Amino acid sequence: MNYQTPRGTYDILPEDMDKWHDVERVIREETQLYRYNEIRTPYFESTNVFARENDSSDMVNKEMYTFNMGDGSYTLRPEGTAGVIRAFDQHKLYGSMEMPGRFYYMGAMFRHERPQKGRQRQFTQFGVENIGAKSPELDAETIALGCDIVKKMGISSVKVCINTLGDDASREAYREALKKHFAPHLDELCGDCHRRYEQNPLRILDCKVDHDLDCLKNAPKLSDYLNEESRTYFDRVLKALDALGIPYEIDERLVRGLDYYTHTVFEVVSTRPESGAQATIFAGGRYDHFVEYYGGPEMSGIGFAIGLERLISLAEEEGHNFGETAPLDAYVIGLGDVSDSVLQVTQQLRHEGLCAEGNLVPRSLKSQFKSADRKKADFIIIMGEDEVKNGTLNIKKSSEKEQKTIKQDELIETIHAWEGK
RNA sequence: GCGGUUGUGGUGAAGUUGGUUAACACACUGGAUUGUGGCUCCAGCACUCGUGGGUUCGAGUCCCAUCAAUCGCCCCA
Repeated sequence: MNYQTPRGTYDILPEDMDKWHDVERVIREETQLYRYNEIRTPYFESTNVFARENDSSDMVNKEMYTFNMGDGSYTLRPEGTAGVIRAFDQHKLYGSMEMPGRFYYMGAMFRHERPQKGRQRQFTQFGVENIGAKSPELDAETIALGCDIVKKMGISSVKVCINTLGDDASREAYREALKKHFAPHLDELCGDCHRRYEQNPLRILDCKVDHDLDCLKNAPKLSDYLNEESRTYFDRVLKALDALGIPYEIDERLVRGLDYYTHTVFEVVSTRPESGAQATIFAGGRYDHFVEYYGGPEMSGIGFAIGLERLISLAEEEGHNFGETAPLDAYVIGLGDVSDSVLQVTQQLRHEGLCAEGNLVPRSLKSQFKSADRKKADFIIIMGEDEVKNGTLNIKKSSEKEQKTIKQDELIETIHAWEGK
């Protein structure tokens, strides 16, 4: 019999926990600076929260963990935005808080994909949503937050790619132009693109299969179909990024995988070759109709999500120094039948705010010293049956040879005096 | 969903055209030193080679299946 984690899932073992605590710390600090509020939504929702009509994305159509429990169909969340907007509408937060509502979330997401580097079936995302305000400067600020977090993790080899999808009128005009353009070339396109042609012709543009086709190269450009309002909006986003000193690249083919985006879309990618096929660090965009979709008022929002596994792995590649668990202040060695006294002394240290561990099982002196070394204990305290009888103990600093025999109640002051020396 | 590569102890790994007792190193445990660590020396540590079948007198080595990891495609964070 063989037990193991399901495919695409993994255990985060204690030895890797410093990295997670570090990235979580950075995220909480940064979101505090920007004054975002954490929101926690369920790990599963009614399937219809995610399975939106007319959505062409693979994530929604073939990668969801969906199950039936008699009273309905439920789905493990594949992304964070839908749940946040659903909660925003369900609790009518638009009526009780100042707009934009600024939310962040952090937790597991689930997608049934073939795992590879930077892609698991259960993975962790941090994301933010600004709901109920439409401002190009807010778009820029949102991107800036993501960039700040990436930078704080010591990741510098990044590129901000940005594009606009325009408003409904612009996109509709472009959509028609694209359909007209591709109609005579349909038989040159792949099967997926035939589906895209019907559901979301914009996505034909970032199809990787047919990238050499002439009909793709000379396809009409969205930028030619933007109306005045959409163009002005995008220009202001770019101007705000310039003002913040955030370099970017306009990528006209960037259309994003979720169908709900309007206006600004962006993707921040790693430029390191080792990051492989999963180079996207964070990505997101503006959505004009999501809030009303779930029953709320007409409100626009913008957000992004970061894959934390990718963030950590890139931080490692760039040599980021993750904080480490502090070494032990003291290790208490016991010889003979003195475990109760060892425990008492260890507790005494802890209650004084010192990080301490004591040996509570019968082991040789040598192995106990080895434990103290391994745990990088600053002080080593040795007590045997004689010391317990006399109310004394032996203490030495790991780095020094000198050992002192002191009264048990002098322990704390001895340590402080020795450290101050 | 498709294609490539890989799978030997706690870890890194040797393992010749299939041939008897699965190298070596690190780590770990014990001892030399029965109450003083970091060095050294000695000893111990894989009834078995991801799992299940098959071929063979004989399989870690060959074949099939399966699981997993990894890389690429698709997709995405």
